[in-house]
Amino acid sequence: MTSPTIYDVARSAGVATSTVSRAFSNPQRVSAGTRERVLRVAHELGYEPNPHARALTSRRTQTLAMVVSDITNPHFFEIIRGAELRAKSSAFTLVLVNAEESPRIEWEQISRLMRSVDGFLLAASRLPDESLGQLAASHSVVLLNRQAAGIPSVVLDQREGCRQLVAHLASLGHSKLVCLSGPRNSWTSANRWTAIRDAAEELGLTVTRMGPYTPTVSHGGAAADAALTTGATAFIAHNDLLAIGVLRRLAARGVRVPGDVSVSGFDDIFAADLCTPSLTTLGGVHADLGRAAVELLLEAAGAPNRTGAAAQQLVLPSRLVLRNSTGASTR
Amino acid sequence: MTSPTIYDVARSAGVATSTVSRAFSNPQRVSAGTRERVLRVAHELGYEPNPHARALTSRRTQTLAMVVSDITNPHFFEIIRGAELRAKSSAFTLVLVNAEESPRIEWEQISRLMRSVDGFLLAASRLPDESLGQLAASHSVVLLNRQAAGIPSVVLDQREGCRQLVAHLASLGHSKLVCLSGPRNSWTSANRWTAIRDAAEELGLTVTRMGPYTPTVSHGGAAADAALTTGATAFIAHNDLLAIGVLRRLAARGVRVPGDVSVSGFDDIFAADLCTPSLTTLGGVHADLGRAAVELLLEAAGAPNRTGAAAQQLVLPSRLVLRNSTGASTR
DNA sequence: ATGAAAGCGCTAACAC
DNA sequence: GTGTTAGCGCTTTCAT
Repeated sequence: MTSPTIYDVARSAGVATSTVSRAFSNPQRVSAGTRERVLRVAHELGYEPNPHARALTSRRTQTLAMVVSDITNPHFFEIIRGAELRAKSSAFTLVLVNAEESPRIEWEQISRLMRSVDGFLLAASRLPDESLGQLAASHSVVLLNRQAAGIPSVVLDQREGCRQLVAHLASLGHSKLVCLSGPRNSWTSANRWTAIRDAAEELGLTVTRMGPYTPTVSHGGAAADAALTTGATAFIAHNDLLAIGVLRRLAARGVRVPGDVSVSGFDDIFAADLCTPSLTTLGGVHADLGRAAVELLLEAAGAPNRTGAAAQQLVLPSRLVLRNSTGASTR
Repeated sequence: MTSPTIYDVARSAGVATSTVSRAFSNPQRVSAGTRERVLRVAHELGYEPNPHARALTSRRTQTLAMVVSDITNPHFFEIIRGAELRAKSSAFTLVLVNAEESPRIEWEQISRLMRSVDGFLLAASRLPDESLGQLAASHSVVLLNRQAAGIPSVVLDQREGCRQLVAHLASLGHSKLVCLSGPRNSWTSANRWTAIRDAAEELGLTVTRMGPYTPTVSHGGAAADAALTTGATAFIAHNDLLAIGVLRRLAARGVRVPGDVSVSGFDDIFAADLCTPSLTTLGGVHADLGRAAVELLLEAAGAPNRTGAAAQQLVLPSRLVLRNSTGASTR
């Protein structure tokens, strides 16, 4: 009841095992006739190559690992979907692991998988640059929504997107903004902050930064309370989840949105369109992010020792989605 | 630059390779002293076991595959999260694959992974019972939100949940219901329908079934239109996504919810609490579903030839969440 | 173009 | 408790 091996196929087809092997992994090195016969026999016998035996010698596993900072965040699901689809279309399997917002767990997960995958897709990694560099030195790595020198990456443009967002708020008459930041070691959070600060400066607005806040709905309450003390009229939350939490607290406290204050988020998750008021947010096509990242990773994994080629740093366009949580300033 | 193997460790520690192997995979069969020394040396050398070599001989991969019918559906997020967490806590890796609502793709994905995983978690499988039986005959399988004879499964209780839902609607004065069903080969959909029909009969209500509908927001429009033609005052949608689509169409057509008709969904996804009106829905603790399923799978994978033991069919409690989309009937 | 044979790194009898 | 050894199923030189 054990499954057939190349030996069985080789015997039945009257060829050597190496020929069977070639027929599967290097078809062009086998004459059309034998190849066809081998494949036919293999099919009849129900032969399927054993991926582990294959990996053991070839050191290629046809598997990619995707590490996400927090699997609970709906924003990742589109990315995961895009990545999974792209991986599948190249007959690659995607392993999904959760870092639970902890750099330690992230590193453990990575270590555990080092030998079993052809490359890593690190989404919103919380690892320090040095760790990333270290990993990238020995493995194929692509960063997602994070950049680091010498490592290929795909990010959604924040600079221009944040500029548009701030300009939007400015045009509504807001002159005092507050930025409710995300996790301390989030590259995206830092990146957004500098983009917002620069844009505000350029447009002559003031903006203060508060946080870090864990970007979940439940932490929005504290963020809202803190933001209210600043006297700002526009709150820029680190992401939609936090923004929705802010919205809730404001509603509970009788602060009207966008009557009294405006609120915006990032990511454009599904729920942003459903909450009340619906949320103005800076999003993008996340499935494309996942797809592009896998594409880069496949490239990198294909030519492991590309010491020369500069690491590609892809920047995909973001998209400002205006909804009902932002409006004219009343002050 | 090639990584160290048990041979290197064995040589450095002055023991046989088998001792090193045991120290890692069967610690209690090695004396405390040697074990400690071996592990220390291994650590110094930076040795990490090669999972493929391990899998090749032991036939165990420490990997589980989770196949979801549609990765886009937010309802799976929590399940995936629970499953991933539980798998990790037993040092198992979770491979996530998407069946894209297609039985053919589902089977392809499964076939591709047969050799590389210790078991399958099939979430809302669209495969016919025979295929499931065939797979279960040779591999460890646990079904999630689906039942089939002889295969362990975890489902959210629908029978009692649907009864409560229908009773809720009856108590609001609704006597004519319509059920907007999900995909044709969805076990859950069929199961809900019989539960709803039986409950309606028991309570003296009439209920008609429409569909199948693809359970996404965008298909809610057609479902709403069809439901309106029936004259029913309460619409039971196959899931929250479809229900939200129904809500949108009704709002667009000026039908008031719950003033004119009541609407309910299933799953209690995050968005159900955010839409307007917020959605009455039958949910449950989905993370528990994922957790329990992995637990069952780990058990099954541990004792592969448990021909005797009856397949466990776990039924976890569902939870009726009353929100603002259901109200008194005006007819 | 095809075959023979030596591993890849580990586990699992089986000895001692 | 520990060592010896024969594979697991495949890829990959090296011959032919």
